[in-house]
Amino acid sequence: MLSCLNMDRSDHYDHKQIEPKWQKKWEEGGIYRADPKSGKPKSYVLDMFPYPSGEGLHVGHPKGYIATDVYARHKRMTGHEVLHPMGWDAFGLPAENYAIKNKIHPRVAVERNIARFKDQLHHIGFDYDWSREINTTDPAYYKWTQWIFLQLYKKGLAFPSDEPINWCPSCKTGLANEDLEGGVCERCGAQVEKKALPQWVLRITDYADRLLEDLSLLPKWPEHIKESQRNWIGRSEGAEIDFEIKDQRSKIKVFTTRPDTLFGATYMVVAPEHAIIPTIKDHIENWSEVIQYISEASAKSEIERSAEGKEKTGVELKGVRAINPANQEELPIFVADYVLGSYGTGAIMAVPAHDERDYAFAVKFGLPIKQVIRPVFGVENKRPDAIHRETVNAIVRNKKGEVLLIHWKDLPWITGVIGGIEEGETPEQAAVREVLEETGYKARPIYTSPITIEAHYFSPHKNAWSSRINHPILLELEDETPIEVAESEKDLHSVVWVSRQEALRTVTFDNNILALNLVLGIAPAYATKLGDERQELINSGEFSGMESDEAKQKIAEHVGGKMVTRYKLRDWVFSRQRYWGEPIPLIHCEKCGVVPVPENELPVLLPEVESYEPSGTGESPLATISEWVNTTCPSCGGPAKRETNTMPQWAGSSWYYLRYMDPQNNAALVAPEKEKYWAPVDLYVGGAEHATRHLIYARFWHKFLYDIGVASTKEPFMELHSVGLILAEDGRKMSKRYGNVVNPDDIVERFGADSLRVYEMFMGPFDNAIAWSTDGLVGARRFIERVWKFADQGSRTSDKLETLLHQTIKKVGEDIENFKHNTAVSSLMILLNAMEKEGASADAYAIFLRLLAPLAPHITEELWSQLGHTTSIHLEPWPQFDPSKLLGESVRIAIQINGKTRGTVDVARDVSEEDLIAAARDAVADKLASAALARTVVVPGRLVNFVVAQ
RNA sequence: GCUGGGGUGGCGAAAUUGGUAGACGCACUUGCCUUAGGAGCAAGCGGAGCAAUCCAUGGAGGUUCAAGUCCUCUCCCCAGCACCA
Repeated sequence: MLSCLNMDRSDHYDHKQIEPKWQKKWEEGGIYRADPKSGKPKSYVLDMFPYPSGEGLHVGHPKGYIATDVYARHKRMTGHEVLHPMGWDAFGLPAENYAIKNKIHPRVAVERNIARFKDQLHHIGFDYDWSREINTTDPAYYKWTQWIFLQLYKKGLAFPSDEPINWCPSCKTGLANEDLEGGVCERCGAQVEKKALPQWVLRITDYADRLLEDLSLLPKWPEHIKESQRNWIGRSEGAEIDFEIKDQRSKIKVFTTRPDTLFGATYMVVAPEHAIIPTIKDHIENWSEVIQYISEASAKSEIERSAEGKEKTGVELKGVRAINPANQEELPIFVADYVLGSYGTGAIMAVPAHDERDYAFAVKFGLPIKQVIRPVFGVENKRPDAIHRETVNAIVRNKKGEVLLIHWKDLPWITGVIGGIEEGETPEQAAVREVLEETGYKARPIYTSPITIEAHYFSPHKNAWSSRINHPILLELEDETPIEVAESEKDLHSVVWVSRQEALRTVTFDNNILALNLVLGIAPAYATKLGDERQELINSGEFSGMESDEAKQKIAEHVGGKMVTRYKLRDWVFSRQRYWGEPIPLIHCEKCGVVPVPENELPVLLPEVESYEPSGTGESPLATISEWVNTTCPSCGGPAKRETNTMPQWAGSSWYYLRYMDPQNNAALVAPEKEKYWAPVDLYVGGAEHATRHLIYARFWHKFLYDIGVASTKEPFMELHSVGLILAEDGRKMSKRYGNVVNPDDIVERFGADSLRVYEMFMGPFDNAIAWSTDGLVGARRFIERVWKFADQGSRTSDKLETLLHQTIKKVGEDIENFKHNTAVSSLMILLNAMEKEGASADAYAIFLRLLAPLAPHITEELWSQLGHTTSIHLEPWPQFDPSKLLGESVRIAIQINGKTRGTVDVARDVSEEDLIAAARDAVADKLASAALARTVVVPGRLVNFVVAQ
């Protein structure tokens, strides 16, 4: 394979000899050591540190590392003191499961894996400051992880809980919400169960608002990551309102974002796990039915629930009734699993007229639907002299799903069939009659919207102001052929059948569009605002007539409710019943209760243990080591036991970026002056899968550390990029399972590190997922080879090349800053192509090498030394471009006729407009000859457009 | 369903933010050099056409001298969330 590339000939770039040589020299010279005392502006460039898994790296892993390496090298060349460290996130389930599977101690496995990873990284030529290497499993490191936990504990942010938590029966440990993916364990895919276990939980919800609001401090984060976090935090504002249970002292508290619809509540629902149910057991007449429903619901997995779609189920609690606090009406109470125990208060007031889910449930169980919000259109046209009428908006649908519309002859209106309801008529009867009269079609009513619409407008055909309450009704065509309609009706309008989409597009008035939506939409319940209509309360006692937004707080207050903010974010379940994690530094004393381990006794070392496999009983393997568990109470000196749970994987990674600033400090997590110099992380790069896990946890811990004065910035990571996957050549994910993994060691061996680096940066936009291509890699190797062979450096650099050179300096610098490495590489290729064609001066060549240096550090270092330099190219200043040389002497102008390019002309950049037009006209004279010139558009430096009459 | 991001050659993609669409690279074609070549060199390479020219940035309209870029509608793909009251 590529035998010629591997041949030991001096006219080829011999990466096997050159690359290790420089890697060694860089390390020996310590040229990438970060020095906070240099006096330079700092740049902290960080990669998400890896779990040193047993699989080793595949070519996808280094992509992000290469990008930060290029960025860091460029920063160094532009005069920054760069901190670019690397370390190991070595605690946690993946490392432990690997160790169990391969029957070796996790510590041994981790050490071995780290050595392997480090070796692999080393060969790619990264500029890490290895003197700052950290390892989360190092006692000197996890001492501080434990220290942070103690501070959280002391501030009341770590608390014990017995609440049922997510339990993975395969990993045999409790999990946080963030560790789930669609109801299954994110690690192993096993179905997660609920299990009541004593847990340590971190009060991350106390920080929910700040985590949400401070996203606005992060303009350089990708929008989708911020959006994921907003979704995850899931803030919603509403009211908590108590509903009394009739003839009993107990109450049900509900959470609602729509307290304005309280008068429309026609029943209540509690979640199957709601605590009220057992307490009112004696009053429930159908207890056996209820208990059966509850047990069925709890047996259902989340997946089963979602597989059932939105089909609502539930059982009424017969014999008990709630009182609507707004109007004292009695309401039935249901237990139904469409209400979640884990959100809000686990109970709702159901307002079927204005909530889709409640609507679906009410329809299924035949519960009343009561409108309390009415959309009012044309409020400004409300007049005392208006003719008030109740009307129908009849929407007729045929078998094809088309809708019958009316085109008015004397008015620019397109509407459904509209007409008044006569004395003694139901809306449905009126709809049938109006359809027949106006269109001759016979249709039967199939759906009447529970929502009526109010509209105020001037009717030109009646020359009067109208005020109408409109009932939207859907009818189904009974007979395809219409009967003859009266002449008077024919004069007024014509009818047409159109698709539903066409109807929504062409209907003239917003109130009619809303009517269409109400009867044809997937959501019959009226929920959202369509345009500028007023949402007005009706059927709501003294609040009737008030606008919805205003009524929210008023009604909540009126019934003694309070406005609250709720989050989807749950507190962080922090205990793991596994061996390979940081011991939680707490002691349980019978006399004193929970006592924190004194800070001067940290770290609490993870003991050696014979069996580190999980017990599965809900107890950590540490519980079996009595000599470790049994200790004395630091407070009273009496016998006590250590906490045996360990911390989750995310603990060590929630603050590691701070430790790199001061990795050996044994007296403090980080020395304040060092933290002040380096913080915050300027650039952070890693996988998008961490959007709602690591990146939320780390922001939470950071904010806490900010509050206790350890961190000086509100946010830890100022700029974030997520790296796109490299797929296998077959387009699938790289996986041992498919046997399609490409190992970077092989690539470095065969093609060299610089080829790998240039290729991965050139593949495409950084965050795109792109398939690996060995052909593409060969292309990068060809480029490196051409750099090696480029010889013609003695020539004079032409003006044209000089312009290109300065453009390239500008472009490459900007592209690296903006993480557009693909176009940086491409512009370097363009420059090399031009230099090969025209020859270049030694100065131009030296500039080219420096521009390429961050991307291809080895070959540029070698060529730099061959030019006679004795210092590293990576410590050279970045080339400066001369703005006056960015534009060439001559420019190519496009000549267009009616906007279509018909030719080009090269002219001096400072050519006068007349001369330019003249030159352009000459160039396309034949095509202009017969045409009448109407106008000439000149865009300086770009084009001349002759507009001709045709 | 909601939210966010996208649809440009055979492929990965560029496009100075409204101004020569497809830069750069891969693949492919032809020729040269070679015992050979996943090497090198030269040329070509969106589609149709001998050509002039016409058609092309998911689709349909619109604004403009000029639209991949702006507006309106619509279809499709990816990601996150998903009965969140």
